[in-house]
Amino acid sequence: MTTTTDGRRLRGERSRRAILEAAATLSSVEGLEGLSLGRLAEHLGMSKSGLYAHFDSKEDLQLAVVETAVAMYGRDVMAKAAEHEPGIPQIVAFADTFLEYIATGPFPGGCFFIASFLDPANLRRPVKDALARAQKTLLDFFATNVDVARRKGDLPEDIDPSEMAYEIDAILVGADVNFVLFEDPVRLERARASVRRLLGG
Amino acid sequence: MTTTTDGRRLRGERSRRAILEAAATLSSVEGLEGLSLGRLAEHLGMSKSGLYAHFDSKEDLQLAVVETAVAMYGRDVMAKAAEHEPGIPQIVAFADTFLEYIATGPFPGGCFFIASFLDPANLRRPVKDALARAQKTLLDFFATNVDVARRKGDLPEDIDPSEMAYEIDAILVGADVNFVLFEDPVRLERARASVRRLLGG
DNA sequence: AAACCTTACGACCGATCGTGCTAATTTGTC
DNA sequence: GACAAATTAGCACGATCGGTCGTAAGGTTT
Repeated sequence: MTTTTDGRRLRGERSRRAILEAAATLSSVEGLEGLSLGRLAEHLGMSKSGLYAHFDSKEDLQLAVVETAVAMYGRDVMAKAAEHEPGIPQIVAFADTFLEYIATGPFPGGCFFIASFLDPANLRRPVKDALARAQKTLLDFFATNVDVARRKGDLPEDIDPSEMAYEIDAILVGADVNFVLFEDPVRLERARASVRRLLGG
Repeated sequence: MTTTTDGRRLRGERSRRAILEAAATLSSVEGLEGLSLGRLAEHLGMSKSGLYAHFDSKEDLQLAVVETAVAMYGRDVMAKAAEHEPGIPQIVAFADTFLEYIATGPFPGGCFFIASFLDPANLRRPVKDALARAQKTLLDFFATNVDVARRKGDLPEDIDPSEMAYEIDAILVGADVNFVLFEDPVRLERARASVRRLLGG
């Protein structure tokens, strides 16, 4: 992270960040590919070419948006989970925070990542790879914590951490999809219960 | 279903069906909103206006595509499940058939519905409603069979059918998303195991 | 203050978008 | 064989797409 005192670059940083957060927000609704430069610029109250000065291409913008979303989730969700002790508490905290984030966070269209995983932007290799990396990080986070819990004796000896990580993820993905589709918060409550049931015994 | 012997209409029916099946297939990759009339026409080897004569608007086409996908899943997946006895066998058969369908069926981009649930086409009310109806039908199918299994004594008395239906759905949704993202069939195997674990014991 | 760098703008490009309108062609009815 | 019905193609529209340009405004360096 190179810190600059150059006012021009600082201003650029700031507006670049504003562009990217708005783009991430809009993407959860209009899709990563469906978001157009024109509408994004209009939404920001700036010219299309002014916006475009920050990025080489649409794909470049998309990659930056994914990166931004990773940072947002890290700051808003992952950090909250990290406050709890490793193992089951950390997983449960993540799930609860995540589910609340879906409903009230900066992504009106539901989880940015889940929406993006199935977006046509995945036809672009670099975009798909960036998204896959993010998802792999999450699955590893779950698996590691499951393993910790297992060693602690909070989970049976014979479970497969990566298999259980996949099931935890599935509950959250299912919750997001159904919540977005039915616009019914009860789906999120159910997911909370399911996670606890899966980990609780 | 009005059967006609009019050759003109028959020809129309046939090409309309061809258009819709191709559109459903392409939609699973390019998205329901991202699919353009031009590319669809080109893929079919016909003119854009010739294709457009079958539909009043893009939204009208999208609605017909959803309807077509419902029919395809009914014919290819639901029918297979219906051959098994109600209860756990029917659920397991559905899951297995569905997971195989994802990998080898006519939808190269994974499950048409799951992709569509998060597609920007959902900004159109009628499209979203049609998709929600389809998903509700599936959840009811699961819940009904869970209830049958419960009455049979194959599942504990105290489970909530609609809650368990949601968990079965989540496993399948999670499998689809991860399979599409990682292009790894192992995800589908895991889902088969998860469904059995959830229903088994 | 001159030279330079960065941000942002307006104008514009070719391509494609969804969508009409008309004509031509095929098929069926009388 | 005349007429109607239905499918398909040709053509063109206004809008918007992603993207390129030249340029002015303002901050930085010397």
